[in-house]
Amino acid sequence: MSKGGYEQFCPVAMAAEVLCTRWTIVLLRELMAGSTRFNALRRGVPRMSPALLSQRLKELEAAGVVAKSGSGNGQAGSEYRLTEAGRELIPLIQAFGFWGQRWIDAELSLSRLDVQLLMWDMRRNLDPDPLPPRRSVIRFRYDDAVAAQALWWLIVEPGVGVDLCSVDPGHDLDVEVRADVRTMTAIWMGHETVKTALADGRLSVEGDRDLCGSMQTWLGLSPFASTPKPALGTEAG
Amino acid sequence: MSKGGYEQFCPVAMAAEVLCTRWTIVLLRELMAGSTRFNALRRGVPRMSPALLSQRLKELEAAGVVAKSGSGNGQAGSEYRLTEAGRELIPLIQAFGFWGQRWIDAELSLSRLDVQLLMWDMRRNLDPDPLPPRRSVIRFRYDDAVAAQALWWLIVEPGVGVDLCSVDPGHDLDVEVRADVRTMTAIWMGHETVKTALADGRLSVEGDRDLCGSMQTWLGLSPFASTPKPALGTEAG
DNA sequence: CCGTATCCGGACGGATACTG
DNA sequence: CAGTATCCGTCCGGATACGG
Repeated sequence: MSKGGYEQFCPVAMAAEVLCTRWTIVLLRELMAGSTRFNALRRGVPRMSPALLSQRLKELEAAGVVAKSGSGNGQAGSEYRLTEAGRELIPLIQAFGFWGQRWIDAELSLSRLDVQLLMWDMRRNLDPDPLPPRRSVIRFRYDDAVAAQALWWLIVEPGVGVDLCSVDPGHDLDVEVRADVRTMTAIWMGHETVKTALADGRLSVEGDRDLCGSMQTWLGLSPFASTPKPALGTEAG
Repeated sequence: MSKGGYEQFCPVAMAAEVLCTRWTIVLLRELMAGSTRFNALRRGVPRMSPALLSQRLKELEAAGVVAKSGSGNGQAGSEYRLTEAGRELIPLIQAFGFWGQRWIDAELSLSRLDVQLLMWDMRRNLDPDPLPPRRSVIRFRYDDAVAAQALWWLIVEPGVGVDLCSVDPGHDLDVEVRADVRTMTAIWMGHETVKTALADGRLSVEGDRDLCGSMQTWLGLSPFASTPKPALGTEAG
């Protein structure tokens, strides 16, 4: 095949030519989640090499899915955003997520643990509404993570947003959450609940009474957490 | 990366790991279109090597998307069908098609001409209802195709189905359609109509008056032909 | 007819280091 | 911060040949 195409006029094949190259779908998910800068995208796709990221962004730009802004002469400050065509891919990416949540074995997902991605996602989806109308500081401690990734602070400033630090920001703590990475990821993905994890001691939450009690509420889950699982008794996998 | 995975627990990434390897989406489209045998699948994905097709089918089987039937000891007569999980991918594949039809430049699609795929698709989507309640034989002649792919017969037997031959089946003709591959593909994809192609002479239809007149009706178009194109004036691609 | 195995060359992708 | 350059391994495509 000359140059990676499928040589089929069928629109499915044409679209797959653009979208089904390595990392592209994951990169689009990251763009949809709101990252626009090169290094922000790298955080969301940490195992993708910068060379390939650069190449994919150019390809998506050429395909009309992404638009680059801000690079007059230098390239400082340039941002990548979805075009109209790119925004119309949102339901498609969501379809990947729903299908994956529904049909990929939870054990398989939980063999791909990554604290950094987890915390970044939690930052994005945390719901400040159940929190008190003042700054709240929540520390996560992962005893099974490497030292540099064991402690994380989520700082919620009402009306401002949510900040994530992996170094002590120096504020007083309202809550400390303690778990292993797997348990916290399982909760985040909706495979179990705060309650069940507390019950058998794999999770502990200490500090402000109200915040501890409402953790399942303010902890926003993955956008796919509520996807129904298939009924039992379907064909074997 | 060890072995092609993305190492992300995110269900989008997990699903992309299964679905976004080379040829996989196109193969799934073919399975959805109803092909079940190895060589039938090869016809629909002609540029995929048999080794890779075999490998992908095994991967999809392992992922629970496809089930193989009929291979007790030998492998003769085995068939591949979508499982429940596979059938739930149908909307996702359709989303690829709709997006491709809407956002991929028609000229780009029309640079991927393939008479064989075109005729096979036409066979699948032809609508016998507007045809008379007897056998109809329609011959397509493509003057710009290589000799072996210049002549095609569609034989419609009411109540039985539609047959496609590239050698003369020996029946009397009801209609002969004559065009270049590009024109016929453009019509099939909904980028132009029988009427416009007839008007400037790139298409000619001769034979039975009624059948000639109703060609746009009995010629079923691509499932994506009716997808609306984006309004003018959106961002550049 | 229905696949599987192998070999080879080329394109793609990963890791690392480096520059404006 | 925003990418490039380089090196090297792996995957893919094409051809061919072989077994059920």
